Amino acid sequence: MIEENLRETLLGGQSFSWTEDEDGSFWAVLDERVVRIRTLEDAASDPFLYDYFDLGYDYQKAREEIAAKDSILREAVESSGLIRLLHQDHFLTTISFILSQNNNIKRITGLYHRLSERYGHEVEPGKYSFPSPSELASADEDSLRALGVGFRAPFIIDAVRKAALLDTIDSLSFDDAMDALQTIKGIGPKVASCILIFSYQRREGFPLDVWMKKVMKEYYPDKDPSYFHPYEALSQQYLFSWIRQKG
DNA sequence: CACCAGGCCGTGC
DNA sequence: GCACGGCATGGT
Repeated sequence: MIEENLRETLLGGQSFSWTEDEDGSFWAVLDERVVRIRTLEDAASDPFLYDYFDLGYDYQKAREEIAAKDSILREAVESSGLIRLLHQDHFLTTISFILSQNNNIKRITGLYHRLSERYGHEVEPGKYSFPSPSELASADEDSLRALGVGFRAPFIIDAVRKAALLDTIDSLSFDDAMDALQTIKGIGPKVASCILIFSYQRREGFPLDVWMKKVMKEYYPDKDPSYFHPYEALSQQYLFSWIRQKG
């Protein structure tokens, strides 16, 4: 059994909800409460967290099959512990990845928390939920820009306006879901695939950001995402983690 | 001062 | 269909 890499799962770019404390534990405001996690044993008996951490999926087996595919994937997999794909809230994930375009993980996390403090509500002293669509509907473009979201302000407003669309995605095929998400301004193929993986458990997504484009050009020049089937999303996450730590 | 960050939009061809 | 410049902000 490979050890869980909770830090990579929670802080490695698929969620911006989590903060690591000095003692190595993690906290986030999810499901109208402050969730504190040290190991996944803390999550197994909680129905919301069982689903959030996708505990019903065999990540050990998936990891072994990914590693067996080729030497690059083996190196990527072995450079990290076990990585999971989270099952996050649709709206929160959509706004998070709209924030992510042409941005870096540290600043995305800061914007996420500023949106929570400004438009969410306090669930414990000093701990704020991410705003619901109706809460964020009170934001206008100028106040969003004042928070620091920059040119993404009108994209956030469009996503709030079309938030009901997010409840229809589960019934669509992958390609139709990609198209539907891209009717929201500021969502292109990369952001759409991140939303489908990290909020809708669509494991065939393969986001190509600047890091993954480098991986594909350098190590898989004649391949496309279907090469990684049926582990496109998880393979991508291991390769993303690997190339970033390699620098 | 540059250049970059989990990209996308609008325009032009 | 593809190429290109512009875009807010903060870090290196």
